[in-house]
Amino acid sequence: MIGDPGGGFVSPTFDQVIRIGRPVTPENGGERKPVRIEEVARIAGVSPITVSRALHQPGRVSEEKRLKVQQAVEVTGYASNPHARALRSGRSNIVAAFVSNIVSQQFGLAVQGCAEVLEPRGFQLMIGQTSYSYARETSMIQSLLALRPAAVLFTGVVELEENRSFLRELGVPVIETWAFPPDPIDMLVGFSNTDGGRMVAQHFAAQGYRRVAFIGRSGGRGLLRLAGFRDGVRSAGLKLVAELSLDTVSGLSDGQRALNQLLDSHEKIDAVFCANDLIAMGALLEASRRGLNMPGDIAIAGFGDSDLAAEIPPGLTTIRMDCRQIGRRAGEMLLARLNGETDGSSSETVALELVKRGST
Amino acid sequence: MIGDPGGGFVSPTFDQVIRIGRPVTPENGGERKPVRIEEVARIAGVSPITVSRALHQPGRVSEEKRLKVQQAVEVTGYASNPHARALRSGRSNIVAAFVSNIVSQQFGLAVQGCAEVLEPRGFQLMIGQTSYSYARETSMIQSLLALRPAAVLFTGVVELEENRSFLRELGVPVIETWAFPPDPIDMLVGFSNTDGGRMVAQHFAAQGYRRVAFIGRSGGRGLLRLAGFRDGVRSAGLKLVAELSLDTVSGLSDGQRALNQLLDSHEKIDAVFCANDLIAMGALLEASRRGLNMPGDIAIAGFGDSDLAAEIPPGLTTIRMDCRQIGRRAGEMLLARLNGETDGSSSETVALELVKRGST
DNA sequence: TTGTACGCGTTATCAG
DNA sequence: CTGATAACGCGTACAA
Repeated sequence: MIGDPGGGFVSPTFDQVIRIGRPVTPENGGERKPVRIEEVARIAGVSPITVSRALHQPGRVSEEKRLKVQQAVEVTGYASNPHARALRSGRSNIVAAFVSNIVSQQFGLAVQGCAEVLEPRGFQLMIGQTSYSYARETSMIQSLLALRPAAVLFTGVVELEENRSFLRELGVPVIETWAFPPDPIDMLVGFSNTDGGRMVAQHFAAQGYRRVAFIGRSGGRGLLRLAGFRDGVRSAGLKLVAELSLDTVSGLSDGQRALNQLLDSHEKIDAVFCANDLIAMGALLEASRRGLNMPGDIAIAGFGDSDLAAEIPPGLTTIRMDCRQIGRRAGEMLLARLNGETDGSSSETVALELVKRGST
Repeated sequence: MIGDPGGGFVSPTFDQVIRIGRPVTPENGGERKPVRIEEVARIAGVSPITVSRALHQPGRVSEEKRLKVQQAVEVTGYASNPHARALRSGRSNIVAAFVSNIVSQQFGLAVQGCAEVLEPRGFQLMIGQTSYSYARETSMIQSLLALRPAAVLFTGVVELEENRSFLRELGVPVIETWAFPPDPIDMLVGFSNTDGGRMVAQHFAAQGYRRVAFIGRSGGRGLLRLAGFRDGVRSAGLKLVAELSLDTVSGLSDGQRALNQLLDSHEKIDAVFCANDLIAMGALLEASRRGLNMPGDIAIAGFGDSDLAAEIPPGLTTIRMDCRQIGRRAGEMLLARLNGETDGSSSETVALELVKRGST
């Protein structure tokens, strides 16, 4: 931690109920004036600074005064003004979270997991949507960072080098997630797409399928998943009959078309690994339409465990990444750093899980 | 607007690039000290307060000084410290948004729409998840409100009377969405579930279906949709053959079971209105499984236009609520209020749209 | 362990 | 239209 020679960030911990101002009673005529530290101090019979310490550095205050302060806080419903704190200390209790798309279920879960960990410790997650746009990302970074966040979370990786170095110099804990960039800004929580592909191959082998195929996009994560799949196929001695590459995937129809193409041009395919669930569900629907039984005639596996993977008959076998867990771990790592328990950058992998359903 | 006799809230408008501190150059040795208003004032040859006014109340400053300030701002990359502003003015540029579940696509879209409108005007959306829990809602309200937000948005309606009156007395614009409570806290943007049901009935009539049925949950929004459906059925002279009520709806299987029950106990049903898309998709899958052609043998319509409604063959006819538009309108109404352009509470309805697909 | 003095960066107020 | 002054509420630094 920079700028804090005193031994790490003391996270705000409010055990009391946080309430702004006292309850409105007939006596104060509907006025809802925030309680200030001075009043708490008066009631507790101590100085304002002792109140501050009692709340944020309980160890530095005698038990006796600490209790008095606690009582006074409860009576008044005092909650410190976060802006005044941030102004004075140069750091707020806000954690800035950047997502490329708020509406994405996966990113949503990650944010949710992170909030679960951070909120009980008094931090507020401030979410900014970068909309898969460098310009937006840059501008969001600038305006959220004006709030002097205690830490910064990205669901994803910061791509623009300009932003990476800006964040590096900011002197605030930064955590990236999802992927594994060669040179992380600071901390990292991700999962291995390659591992996921490998797991599917192993599963196919364990189920006794021999002739397997792959359908996926021709770039990005899909390639990593394919790499792992190939590796697993080789180790298990399976036969990779075909690799079908799609330029874009925009709907179920892409998966449907791909499966048809695959089945029409290759004989006897036991199992197909689709690099994501959307493709897989399309393939699944098409297999049903062709009257194929799953997994008897053909087995299909996806990647991502999307919403409907469990719902769509006969249930799609898929790789689940625990997005909420990614968020939770990210939150925990940030907390550890903010409390000065860890130092330096660290990187972690969240395990994937193969969810077996009716399709294999 | 409370506490601002001077004529409404002046929204922060930063046309310049918001940058914190000047670029790091070898000369300043990696130090990234925030630029303060004083320095901008010195460079522009005016007083700090004039800089402040030039940025936030351009009308009150002479053109000449305004330009000088603008230049100085560009040179330094000045951006005001939001905490200092909030501390002094008692109001931040933060808009608190409460959602019951971040991961929900619909709420996500609403938040997205609202952010689209508010962010260009210099506001930051701070999202809090209430997790469908009163306790969480109360605690989130208290801690987000400590940030003295400029306004408050709810995707949904505040149910707890204690929180409603708290928000009412807060003196900050509040906007609720989605439903129409009898006694809104302040402003409101919603859509009419009843209208949606009516639209489906009219569509069924227009398509020539006569004998229709309803499947839905036995409470909440489902009932409103049923009410509208009944009304439309009556007006159009259709025959409502059956109303099937479900206690809970947790997966596609509920819809599948419901359709079976319906078809097994009633003869010749032309069309079924399912009160939400999950039920409808279950029914759709089951109809396919039974070998029924859609819409020839049976027509099915849903409500909500969820992700897969367009994808699932033959395409689900459904009622689309434009969630992003709800958010956008909410943002616009908040802005108008913050700028003092409107006064008093107002309430608005966002139109629904029937999306016709293969299932009808 | 406790308290005093001061400053964080900005804007409200009021006088010019 | 412009500027001087004070204050927003809290925490750091230092002294007791």
